[in-house]
Amino acid sequence: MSNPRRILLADADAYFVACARLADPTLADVEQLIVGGRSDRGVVTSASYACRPFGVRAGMPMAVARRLCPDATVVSVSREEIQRRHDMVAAVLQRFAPEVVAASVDEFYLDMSGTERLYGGETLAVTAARIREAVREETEISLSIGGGAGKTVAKMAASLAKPGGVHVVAGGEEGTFMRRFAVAEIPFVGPVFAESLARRGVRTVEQALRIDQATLGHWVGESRARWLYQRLRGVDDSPLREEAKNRSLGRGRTFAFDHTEMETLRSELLRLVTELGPTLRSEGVRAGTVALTVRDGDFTDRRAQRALPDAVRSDRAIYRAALELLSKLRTDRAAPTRAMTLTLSHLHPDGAPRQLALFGSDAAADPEREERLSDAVDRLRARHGAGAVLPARVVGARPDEQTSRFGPPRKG
DNA sequence: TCTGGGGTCCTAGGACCC
DNA sequence: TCTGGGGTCCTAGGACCC
Repeated sequence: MSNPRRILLADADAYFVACARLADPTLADVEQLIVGGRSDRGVVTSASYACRPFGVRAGMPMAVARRLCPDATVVSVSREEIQRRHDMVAAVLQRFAPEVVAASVDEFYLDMSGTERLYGGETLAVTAARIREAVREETEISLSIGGGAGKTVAKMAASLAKPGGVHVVAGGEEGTFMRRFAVAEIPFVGPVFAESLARRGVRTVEQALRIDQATLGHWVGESRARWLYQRLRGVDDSPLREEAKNRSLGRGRTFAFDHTEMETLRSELLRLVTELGPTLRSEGVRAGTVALTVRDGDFTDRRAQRALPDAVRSDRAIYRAALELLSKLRTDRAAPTRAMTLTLSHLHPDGAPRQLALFGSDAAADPEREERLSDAVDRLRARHGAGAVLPARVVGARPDEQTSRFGPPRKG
């Protein structure tokens, strides 16, 4: 048998709150700090530890958080700041581990297998503590680090280490370690899965260990049973880096009010296109499929998608396809719209040969000309700021934003 | 309490092909 | 005329993650 793997999960403590304080030093002494969206209809992205005794948690509706913790200061953080700090942390981690994989914006898996000699035989916990200290010194971000033979155990160990600690599960102890948890605490066991087990009286790992795999298979299906059976015993051979099969890019927005006017929805859709199109092009890909999801006022999510005969990359081509989807969704059900998300998938490298449609779906459209136009707009924005060029309909729909949109171009 | 925004993966039915 | 099984693609919906 080969040596067990040595996996660490480094998880940033209240990451968005930390970024908010670093971006705005006046927040450094504000103990009760909540990061969330600007909208009153948003949720908590991250809450400082001082807010947590009040019951404030990530994902909680902002209205509830304000009621629980009325003295808290609520701020938002730019995506750029979040990404910048993420890159800084990653750079430090890469000095310590041969393989570092970002699992999300505030979590990194490190494969420390085979580094025993490199670290002079010190324990994994000691190495983890040194990594924690180096990241704190160089980036001012506090990590909690969990360790073990697989990703699941490492992640659950990190939850015990929080905030700002290290917890490493010794090789061979994984099974014992798991026995202290509820099944719902295992990553990827969500509320629905947990409830289907709870209905059979199984809530804790201890209880689940008494169920044989065939019975679990009857309850939740064979593949999930096999998966759970292993996780319950601390067994997890999954590789650090899982190949994403169908990558996608999306942009969405929850509106301040539910919208019923098609004209308003069209201009909101155009806004999403003008945000998403540049991202698509900067990634150097085309999209083969366009999907639109609307959330109705009653919280019903409905989705329409279309595979395109030619993969697209211009704003106009994306907008044309998305508008058809919007019309379809509105025809199916004319309910007020609370939120809208535009998603592009089946992404191909831009250089890949395009399928040439024998019969163009729109005789008036000239794809190449439209792509050159989008490229030109991207260049203008890069030079003069994101607000420099906006479609007329978007500007017209938001008179309150016109002054800032049309302010003097930044020197650059 | 009243529910964000960014994603990935899975399932299931229907169309279509061999 | 009535019948098969497998494979792939598309679409829609949903679970789950941070």
